[in-house]
Amino acid sequence: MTDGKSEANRDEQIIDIGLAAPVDNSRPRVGRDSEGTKRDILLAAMHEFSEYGDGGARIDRIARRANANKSLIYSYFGNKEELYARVLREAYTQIRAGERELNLDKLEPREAIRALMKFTMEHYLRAPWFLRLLATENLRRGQTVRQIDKISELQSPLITQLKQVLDRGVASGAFKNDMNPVDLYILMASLFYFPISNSHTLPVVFGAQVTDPKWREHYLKSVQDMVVRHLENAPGGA
Amino acid sequence: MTDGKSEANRDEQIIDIGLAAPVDNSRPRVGRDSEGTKRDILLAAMHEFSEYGDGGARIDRIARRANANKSLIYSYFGNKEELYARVLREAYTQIRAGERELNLDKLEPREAIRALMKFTMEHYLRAPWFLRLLATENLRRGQTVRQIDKISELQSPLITQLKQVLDRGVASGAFKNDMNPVDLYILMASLFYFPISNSHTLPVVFGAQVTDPKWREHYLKSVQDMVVRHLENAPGGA
Amino acid sequence: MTDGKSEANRDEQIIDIGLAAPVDNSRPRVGRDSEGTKRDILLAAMHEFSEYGDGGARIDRIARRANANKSLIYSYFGNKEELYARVLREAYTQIRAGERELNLDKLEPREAIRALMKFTMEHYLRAPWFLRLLATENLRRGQTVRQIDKISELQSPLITQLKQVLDRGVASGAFKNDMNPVDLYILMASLFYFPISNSHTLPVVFGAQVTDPKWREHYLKSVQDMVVRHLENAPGGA
Amino acid sequence: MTDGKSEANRDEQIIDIGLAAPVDNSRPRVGRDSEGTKRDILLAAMHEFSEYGDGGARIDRIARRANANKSLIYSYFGNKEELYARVLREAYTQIRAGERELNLDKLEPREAIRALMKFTMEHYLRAPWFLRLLATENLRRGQTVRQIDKISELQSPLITQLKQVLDRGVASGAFKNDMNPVDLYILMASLFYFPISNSHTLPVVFGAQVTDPKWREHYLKSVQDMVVRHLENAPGGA
DNA sequence: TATGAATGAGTGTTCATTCAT
DNA sequence: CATGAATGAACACTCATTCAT
Repeated sequence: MTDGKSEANRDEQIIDIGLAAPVDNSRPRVGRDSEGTKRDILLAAMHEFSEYGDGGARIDRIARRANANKSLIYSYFGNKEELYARVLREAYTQIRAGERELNLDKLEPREAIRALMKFTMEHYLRAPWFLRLLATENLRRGQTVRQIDKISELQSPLITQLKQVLDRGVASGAFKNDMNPVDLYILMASLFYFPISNSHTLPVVFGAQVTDPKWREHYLKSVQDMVVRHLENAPGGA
Repeated sequence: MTDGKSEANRDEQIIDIGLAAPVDNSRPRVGRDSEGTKRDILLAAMHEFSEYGDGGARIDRIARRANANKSLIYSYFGNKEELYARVLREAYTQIRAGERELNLDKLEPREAIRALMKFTMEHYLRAPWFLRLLATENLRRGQTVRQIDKISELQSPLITQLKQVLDRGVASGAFKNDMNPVDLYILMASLFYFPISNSHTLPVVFGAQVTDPKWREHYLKSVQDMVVRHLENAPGGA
Repeated sequence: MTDGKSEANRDEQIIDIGLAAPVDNSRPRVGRDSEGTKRDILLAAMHEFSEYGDGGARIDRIARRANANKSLIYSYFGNKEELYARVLREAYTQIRAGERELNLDKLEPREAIRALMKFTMEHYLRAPWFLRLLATENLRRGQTVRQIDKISELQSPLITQLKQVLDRGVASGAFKNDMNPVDLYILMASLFYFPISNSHTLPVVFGAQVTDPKWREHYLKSVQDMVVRHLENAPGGA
Repeated sequence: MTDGKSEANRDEQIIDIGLAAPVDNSRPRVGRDSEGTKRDILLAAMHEFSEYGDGGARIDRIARRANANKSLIYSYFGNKEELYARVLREAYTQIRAGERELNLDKLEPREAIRALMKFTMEHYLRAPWFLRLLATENLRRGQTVRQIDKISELQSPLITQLKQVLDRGVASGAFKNDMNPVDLYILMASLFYFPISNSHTLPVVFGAQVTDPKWREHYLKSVQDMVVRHLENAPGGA
């Protein structure tokens, strides 16, 4: 449990962070490419912090994975804390960028909600590292996210789209429940965050099949129905 | 970000773990009371692991808080890893014990569901340390929970009660959705786990008011309605 | 000039710090003797800081010389800075203790002054490490000495004795110059501090024989005369 | 106490080293001016070594202050050690140059001595950086000064002038003490070196007012009298 | 001539763990 | 049963120095 020991032994499964140019250790970067090096370090750091949390992350490992010299990390990013902050900001930026590509304008409101939920679930499955980073930062009590400049400005595009969908739904009479989009976002996120981020304990403790694609499909359908119906009904409603 | 520094500076807010006999530092335990000492250490360890996660937890602090000698921890619990395992098992045990006290037999099924949901939310609010422990263990990829003996045997009493409620509901015709109780548990847990365990990032990133009691009350009511209605309707239903 | 390199190569000449129990590496301290270990560390640290100054001092070397584990230094003294502070305080304490043993009561004032000056010179020759520590602390701009608790309380006993001698001299009519004892102390210290603490540069730059005992004897006699005469004459005097 | 930290935080008070062409950071040197760059580096290095001593000096800071590239320092000066040697030689050169401007031929010997002493004190006050460099080099046990080529050739002009003054004094019968000029130089230097170079510890430890201009004036007068009288009297003399 | 990227050997410090009493 | 001393392997971070352009 000493950080350096047991944690170093964890099999370092490769997580595809899904960036354009993931670190490629096979052929070493051609020396003097400061931007490239910086990028590699950041990628490696995202990996490391996602894998091990803030306390467990090792600068050494980041350097090795980034194929860079440890000191370079310091000259580029200052220190571990600041590197972590960069990682966190980058994570939010990327996640939001992914959400931006949704095109829900053309869909009927009910269908749009269903699509959004599907997207959210798949999103979480594709980016477990983001969930891990979130968990880490909340264990840190939000110490860092609070200091990130203009973090709220990159507010989820999901929310913007959500608002449009809700507005259309209300206008068309499809939705009677005039939820605010942030609350709807929380609702949707909740439904997938728990089973996915607890996918290591739930099966053991409850025998829940949360990692089984079949279960997921069923679960998705079920909560889609639930949420859509929730929107169709007036709150507290008769 | 060195564990010892920044983490040591976190104000150590007192978390009432809600155990029978909290550590009493005022007068030092009188020598030979091995069971008492052991208990104190365990309590202190629950505190520590909840506060700082596995990597951030410090044996020194546990010893100090338990008013015990560091070496005792080793003679009683083996090493940090095993102590963490004991903490995790104890945490589950206690949480389940808490859930056992619910008495829903007399309530009408719909009301019972509402009560269960209220209980779940309050439970999480009362035991943030448990959520933190869960997050920690999932960051560890369930490494430890898997090794805990008979962990699934102390399955959530919530589930048992859930099953009874669901059965009664279906029998009475109130519920048409024949959900399995584990899935219902996951649904309910999900709805509260996310906003509570992310209560440090959500306000910063989305300006969400998840920590505001008013918001919580409103949120609870809303999702209670949603879930009850979900149970009243046949799945996929017309 | 990298601290660790060239400085490590300096021949580590043994400086007798003149304490009761100097570090004895020949037979290792018998384990569990915390006071002994602490003392050894302090001695080794005095050595190290005198030799290399604050920046050049190495905790590693201190540990090795003290026959102790590096971590112990931290558990006993906190950190390098605090260890340095302890060294500085200890140095002053010891120097003052040495000065306390002078017995000048019985000497005729003029003779007492001569004796004091001889003592001062020999003192500096015997404790070059103290001069080095002084130089170090002044290079640090007194950063640490200022923070040492009650440092001025262990004011030089020399000054007390100086005052008595001066008073007797004035009373007997031997001295007409009513100097204040601190100024006299500074005068005496000055006359020996410079040639001794610059004994490495003066010979090279001026060919001065400051390290030659003969020269010292001559110099001592000369400045003794000078100072005594200075005291015999009224200031600014005719 | 890590060099980089605490030492970096010292407020970097500007010391006027009194050179002809101080570093001008305002407009960057235009490329090809090797002599200018070299000079700037040397100046910055004098500054740095005086401020922080040999161990505390940082090549990075020197480069920044000189508005030069770090690698240039190496191509011009070899390494830190050699740069330090150049700094030391330069320091001696400049100090001696300063001393050369004294014109004492016209003064009566007694007055000349008084003037020399005043000059010496003021010299030290004006060039504390030189005292710091001296202290540094002596802490290094003269390692470097010994290797500087022809260092003794630029012997203090003070000594030359001292010799003339002494000769005139003896010739005129004003002085009976036939001191050799180096010893007299040491005597004079001593009287000011100690109170000035220990100006950070003396006030704290003895409450001495060595930094008070009033005290200095008084001290100067007192030791001027003392030294002049010393020269007027035959040594050991009756 | 000049630059900025890159390196590697330290250096202070922490912490889980074991030893001796 | 209990204690406090002692250990050693990391770890974050620094800095003189070299390399490639």
